[in-house]
Amino acid sequence: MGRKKIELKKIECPKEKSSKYSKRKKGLLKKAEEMAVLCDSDIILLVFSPTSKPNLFYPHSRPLGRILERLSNMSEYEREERFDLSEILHKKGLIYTLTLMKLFKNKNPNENHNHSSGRDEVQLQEDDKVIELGEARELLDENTSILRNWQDPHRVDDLARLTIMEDHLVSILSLIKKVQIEQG
Amino acid sequence: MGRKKIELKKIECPKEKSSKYSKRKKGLLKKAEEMAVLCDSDIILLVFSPTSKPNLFYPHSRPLGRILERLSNMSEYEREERFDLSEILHKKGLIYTLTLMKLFKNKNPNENHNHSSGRDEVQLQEDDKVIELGEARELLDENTSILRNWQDPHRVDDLARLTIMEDHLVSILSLIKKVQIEQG
DNA sequence: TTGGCTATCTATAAGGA
DNA sequence: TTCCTTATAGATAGCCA
Repeated sequence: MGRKKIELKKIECPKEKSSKYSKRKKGLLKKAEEMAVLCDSDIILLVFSPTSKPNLFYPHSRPLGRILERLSNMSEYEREERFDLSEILHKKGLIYTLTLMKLFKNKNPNENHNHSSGRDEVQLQEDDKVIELGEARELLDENTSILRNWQDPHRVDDLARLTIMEDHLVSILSLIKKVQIEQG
Repeated sequence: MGRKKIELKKIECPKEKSSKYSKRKKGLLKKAEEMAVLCDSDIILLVFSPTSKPNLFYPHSRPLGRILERLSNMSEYEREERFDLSEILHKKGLIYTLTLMKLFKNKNPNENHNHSSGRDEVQLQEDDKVIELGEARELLDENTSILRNWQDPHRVDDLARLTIMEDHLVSILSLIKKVQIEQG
């Protein structure tokens, strides 16, 4: 695909590398867009380079809420909830959190939704594994704060905005860290 | 790039569509891999199709923890925390949460880390905006649960695993929903 | 970092297994 | 869904701006 075939290994010359990065990033995005349109496929593409700004693309600009709807075969109850959430996503714009995991055991998202005396739980436990309410609120305040300011992010390509992404992650991780992982 | 030029619009014939999806997905991943290697670039690619299994790729297999390290120019304090977190990521495997946002106002992740009387805060407020502790714990329990079971997700390509991704998101969103967004 | 400009390499459309 | 083949459209290497 060029005057010469090139070897598949890291380009050391910085000038050359950033030039190729620029071109290939463009090409990759184009491919992703084509595929999204042709195959009616949802694609999320996140590209970082050591030297340039990070790029995030949602080629087909399908609302991410709809992506969620496709993700699993779900019960009627869940489906209703999903649509409800989609509505909210659509109306208010939203924070989109992609959580990826490899193993998952015995998890049922609808099981623990009944709790009226959460405060007692915390006051009863005093070891490191108990979340302090302040920490919990901090996380949730952050989520809601983001939620309020989020609007249909079709394309984000400046560092400042992606920094937030990290901040949020770090915040959650800090929280988790404090909660202490049992298998430590 | 074929015997004939094709029009850029959704392919209606399902058979043809899935065939092209398969080919293009492969091609897109190859491109991403090449770029990751050549340009020393970090890439995250998430592809869904209506008819086939969703795919997640980390072409260059660079630990996502390192991606985070690159994401922003950060203070010394933050940098220390980051490395600390990276260590954890590396040691325990981890949940990776990408939170993407467009607008962000007056947020400083280090500002609200001091709180010793969070419980009071909650007990003082009784309106819809107050998070119930049970809900907060539910979210965090989930996070830690995922955390425990997560191991170096180089490639995830089956639906079951990605379903969790959705579950987690839905769980967070449910929580947020209950918290009530001020601009409702 | 992006945008030409070719020559050349590569992905892929079509069609069938 | 993936794999094969061949002809062709499309991406990009190298070089210059």
